[in-house]
This record gives sequence, structure tokens and C-alpha cells, in this order.
Amino acid sequence: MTRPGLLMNPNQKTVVIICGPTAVGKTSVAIQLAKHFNTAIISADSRQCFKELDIGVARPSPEQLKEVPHYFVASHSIRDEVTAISFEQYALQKAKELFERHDVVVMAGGTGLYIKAFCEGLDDIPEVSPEVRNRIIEKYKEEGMTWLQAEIKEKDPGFYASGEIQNPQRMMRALEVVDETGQSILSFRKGEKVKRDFAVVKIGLELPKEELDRNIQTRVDQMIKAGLVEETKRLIPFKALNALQTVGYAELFEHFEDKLTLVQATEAIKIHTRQYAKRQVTWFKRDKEIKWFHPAAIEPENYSQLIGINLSNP
RNA sequence: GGUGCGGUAGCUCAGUCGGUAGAGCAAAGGACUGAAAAUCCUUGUGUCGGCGGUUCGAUCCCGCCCCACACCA
Repeated sequence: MTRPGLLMNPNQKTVVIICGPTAVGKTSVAIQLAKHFNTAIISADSRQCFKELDIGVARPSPEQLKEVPHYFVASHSIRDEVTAISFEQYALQKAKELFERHDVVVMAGGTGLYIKAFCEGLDDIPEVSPEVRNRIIEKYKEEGMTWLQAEIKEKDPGFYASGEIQNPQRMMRALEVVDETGQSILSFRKGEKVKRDFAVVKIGLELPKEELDRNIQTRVDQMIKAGLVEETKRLIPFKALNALQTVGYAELFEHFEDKLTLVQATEAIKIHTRQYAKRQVTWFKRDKEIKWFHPAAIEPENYSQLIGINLSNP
């Protein structure tokens, strides 16, 4: 049981993170694990947290949710502002509460930035007032990239020099920080990792590409059968919200605008989901702390070995 | 059968007044610190339908053929 390098203090509280691309099978692995340790799951998924989004974000079924308590699933509204920072705070708070009664907490999800924020924290950057933020968004809509680039070049030449001057989201973020604080966003980015008072074990799930592609195809077809079109139709009034800039919904909005047939939209969802999965893999592969497994390899007999902890449940 | 329009990258198409060609999408790889299922970066790819002719040179002009679509019979 004791494996050098993997062994942790048996008394230490541990978060077991199940990550990996969409449709790889995180949900059921996480549930298995949580049941084994008689604990709960904190989701790390930037879209499953919205109660208005169900089919399109592959929310765990009511039966699954009943098997194990889940947090950050259907817990927020699409009108709420959910960000990496608010997730960090939410998840840390939940973990703290759960550790009062459990030694292990499971976290499962595909949003790499959220997991990173939870494990290492994000740099402290002063809050930006909504007025400043909205003014920049409006101005960008009117004047476009050229304006944004000129603004950044003038107000934050350091950021301008650092690249990313084709990326409107990053530039707007940089701009709002200088406008708010008078300082470059770079001056706040210390990149220091916060030490948490719990241990973290990161498990990545991976499948051969062809198999993952097949899962994605099947899943998208099932979503359509399960009523994704109707779910999306109800959300048309909210399509401008950030929460709905989401694969599965965006394409169907286009369908409702007669830009795509239903068949074309379904095809587009599959393609965009594949691309999303690829981006997730690129992100997670960079994290050398993640140990990778085929989902089927995660079974009760191997838990302690895989996870490298010797915890049985109280 | 006749007329018209077309056949160019995996797909949709642009283009070359004759000097072997290019966008979007897809694909592959990558980045990522308060929108992250978002946003952005990099990179291929072609017997330009076939066979002949004209020409120093044809994907482009000419002829024939094949295929698709539309209309007329």
C-alpha cells in the first residue's frame, strides 16, 4: 500500500479530482468513487452549474444525483455571474464543509481553469466595476479590434508587447484592469500557487480518439432525442447571456434563425464538441500532476493503488 | 435529342485579360489567471473532370467526350 511518492498522510483530507474531456465518462467514475468513500461530489463544470441547462450540458440524471450528493450542479441561474473566482470560493467553502464529515471529497469536471483555481488559487486582481466593464464591451462592439488594440497599446504597452493582441476577450480584460486600477494586469499576475490545507489527487480519464468521437456522436444524437431542441427553444430570450455561448445551444439558435437545418445543426454540435474535447485534452495534458487512466481501469479494487492513498471510509 | 449553366483543397466556392491557384469551414498542433463548452494562435492540403488541339507555355482559348443541374422537346 505504501508507495513512495504517492503516499499521503492517511489523516489528511484529500480531494480526488476526476478530469478529462467531455463524454469520456467522468460522471459515472466520480459517482462510483464517491459512493465508495461515502462522500459527495463537487462538480467543476462551467455549464452544468446552471439550473436552466440540462440536456445540452449532459447534467447527471436525477437518479445519479440521488445516489450521491452533488454540488455546483443546477445550483446557479444563467443570469448569475459565474466565474473562475466565484467557483473557487464556492468550491473551497463546500470542500471545507464536507471535510467536517468526510476525509475524501470527489471533484469531477472538465473546466480546466476552474480546477486550477480550486487547486492553486488565482492571483488577486482588484474587482472591476460593472460600469467600466460594460463601457469597454460597448465601445468594442462599436469600434472593433483596431480601437481595442490602440487602447491597449497606449494604456498597457507591456501587455501589448506580450502578444495576445488578436484576442478580444483577453484585451478587454487587460483594458478593464488598467482603466480600473491604473496598473497593468501583468503587475497583478504573480503566478504564485496557493497552498491548500488538503491534499489533491488528480486523475485524468482518457479514451482512444476514435472511441471518444463515437461517444460524442452518440451523446449528441441522444441529446436531440431527449429534447434538446425544446430545451433550447425555451432559452431563446436568454441567448445573449454568456451561459448560452455554449456548444449545443449556439448551433440550435442558428437553426431557429433558419441559418442551419436541424441536421446541419446536429452535425455542427458534434464537430464543435469534438473540438472542445481536443481543447480540454490540450489543457489537461499540460498538468503533469494528472495521472491518466482508461475509465474502465478505475474500479474499487484499484482505488487505493490508483489514487495513492490508503483511506478507507469511516 | 436540343439549349443553358457548371465540374478547382475533405466540403462550399473565388480566381487566373494564358506564366501550374486562394478564402471560409473541416482537419492537425498549440496557447490559456475574473466570459474558459469562451477566446485566440500556427500549419498542410490540389494530376484546377478526361483526351486532343493552338501556344515557348493551358486550369484559363478551341474541339470532342464524360458527369451534375435547369429548361425546352
